[in-house]
Amino acid sequence: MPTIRDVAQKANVSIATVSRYLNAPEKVAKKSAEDVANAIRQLNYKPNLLARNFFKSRSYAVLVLVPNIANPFFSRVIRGIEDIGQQRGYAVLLGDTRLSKEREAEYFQRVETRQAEGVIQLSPNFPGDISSAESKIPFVNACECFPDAPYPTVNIDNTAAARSVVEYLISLGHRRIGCVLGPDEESNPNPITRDRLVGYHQALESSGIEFDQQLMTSGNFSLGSGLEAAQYFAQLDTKPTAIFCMNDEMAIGLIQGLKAKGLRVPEDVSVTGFDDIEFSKYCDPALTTMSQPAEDIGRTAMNVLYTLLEGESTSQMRHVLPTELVVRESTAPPAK
Amino acid sequence: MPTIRDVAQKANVSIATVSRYLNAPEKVAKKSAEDVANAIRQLNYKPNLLARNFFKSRSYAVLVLVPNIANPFFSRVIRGIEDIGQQRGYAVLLGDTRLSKEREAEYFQRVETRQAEGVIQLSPNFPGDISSAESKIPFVNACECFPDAPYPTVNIDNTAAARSVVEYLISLGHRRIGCVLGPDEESNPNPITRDRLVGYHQALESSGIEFDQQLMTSGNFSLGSGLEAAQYFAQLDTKPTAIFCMNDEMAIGLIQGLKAKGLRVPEDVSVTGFDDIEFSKYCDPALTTMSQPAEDIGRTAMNVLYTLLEGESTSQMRHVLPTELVVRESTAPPAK
DNA sequence: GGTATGACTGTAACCGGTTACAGATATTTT
DNA sequence: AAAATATCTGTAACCGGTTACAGTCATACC
Repeated sequence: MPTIRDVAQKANVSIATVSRYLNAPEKVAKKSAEDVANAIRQLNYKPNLLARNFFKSRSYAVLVLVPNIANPFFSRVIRGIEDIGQQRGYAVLLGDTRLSKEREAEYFQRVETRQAEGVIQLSPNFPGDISSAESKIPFVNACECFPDAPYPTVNIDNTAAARSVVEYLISLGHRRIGCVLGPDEESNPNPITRDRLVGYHQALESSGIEFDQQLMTSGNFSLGSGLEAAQYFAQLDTKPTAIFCMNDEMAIGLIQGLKAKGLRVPEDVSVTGFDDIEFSKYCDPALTTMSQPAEDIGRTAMNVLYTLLEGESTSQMRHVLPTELVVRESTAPPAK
Repeated sequence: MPTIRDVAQKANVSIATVSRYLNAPEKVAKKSAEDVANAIRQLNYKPNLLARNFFKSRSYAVLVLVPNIANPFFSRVIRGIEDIGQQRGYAVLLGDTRLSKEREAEYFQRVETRQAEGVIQLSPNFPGDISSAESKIPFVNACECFPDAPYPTVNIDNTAAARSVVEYLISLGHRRIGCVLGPDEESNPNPITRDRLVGYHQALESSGIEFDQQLMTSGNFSLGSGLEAAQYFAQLDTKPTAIFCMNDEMAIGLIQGLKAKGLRVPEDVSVTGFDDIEFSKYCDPALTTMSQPAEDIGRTAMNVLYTLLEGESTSQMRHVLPTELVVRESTAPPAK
């Protein structure tokens, strides 16, 4: 592998000139530039970025922590991150945590050892020791964010969005509206489950509908947990006429489960999702859902991290992106 | 940020001893080890891997090139890659090429400049100049592989798998079997479309069924192109009684399209997919499909790349993983 | 007691870039 | 023509680790 010294020798200049040619060509004389260019071509020289990055003490890489890359919503967010990263010259290090704290911590090591300069976390928690680290490590939280997070966040207004979905169901005439929640344990609180639940409550309240705990059941955002939710609702004496699911996968699983139990969607029960993943348009019936700008969330997160890395402190702390209700076939007024 | 010299000073030893403590603790005396450990703890020292990797001229990172990370099949493959990478101490650099040669080439730069040590490519082509590079750069091709590739490949036997799907349809009694192909242009040949088409032909042939070009239509592996395929088949005078789709997304799109045209699946027409993505279990009717071990493909690819990087040359060139036909609700014998 | 051996340690070179600084040359100014 | 300035260049130090090599010291052995 040729080094900058080989190039310098071949071009009859010093290594400083070669380095300048690569980084600030306007500073080298025309003649030297030509000689260097020829030498580089002849030797097929590529600068060793391991060396450059070491000297500059920068890796030009960011770590993305995601609970599950196979989740279509997250993978779209990552697409957005990756797109801007590429534009800005930053590599994306993938960290699929599989919800394991240990894995998360292992990945986080990459930042502490300088292999990545910053982190975009798509889960709600801060890996490592937050008190010692929060000020030092460029960190952006996207998708699942607590409102009091001490670092920049990028997400949607989950409360308002959930509220508007439920208000839409109410406007169709529904009064008994079930809800399939996401996970939210004491030990592992989930901000999006909480915020969307608040929106659900607000919608009921503003229409004077009484809350009924019976109509609540929890899932874990997977297709399978939607299917299980269907079992729950099917055995209820007084069934809901509509069900608000906190993501699309659970809604799709729920629809399959309801149909298997002989319930028709939307004639017997309306179903709504959340996220607007691509498959929602292609399930049967096509899913009414709240669309999130997934790629934009990713792009914004990467842009925010970029300003953090470039040392600009003007960076805004809260970034809230717009959502849109997409009405399809899975919702209808309740049967008389 | 404390360096190894700070630690050495605080522990009253030389930097060599600190380095040895970190890399080969058995070589340092108990007393020194304790002193160093204390110093490291007090200073909260983390070795700068940028420096270590530079000296060793290794990045401990691999580049994964994927046409579209949002594709659920690919994202599962990446999960597998990532899992083994993590175990082996390699970071995964994500390269979402969006089928652009330019982006692919930009990413490939990361290898030439030493920011990644090897490449796992999930598309069929070799980025950059193959003739000059093929011998030098550790490269593994997974998923979409040409049989004569001059580098290790990891995939399934697409021909045999497709053949067995179509044979299954024939065994149900179908004789007019449509096919939704993947992309495959002269300028951009696609090995999996080709191989699966060969399997389709073989199945017909061994049952003495004549090939009918009318029953072929092309898609691009997306849900939307499945929907379009439905338009094509619906306007045919003599419709197929079964349709073999070269992936699940197209099959799911096709089913929606057929249902919209008033055709029942599987009563009027059976549909099969390929891949067994998670959603296939939850569409209506649940999809009969050929299951691929996506995560295993990823794991195997990463393991092969690992042996390449560790310099073991025993590495086998062709890795063919097993598939399994999963029969669900979307297939049935033809009407009367 | 002298020597051989083994366990441990420190010095300094090295990896391949970047860049501060000083020096050389050409150009402009007076 | 001399001085001032601008343009370009080269030398050498530096980044923070790793490691070859030589050296010190304690113990074992004859």
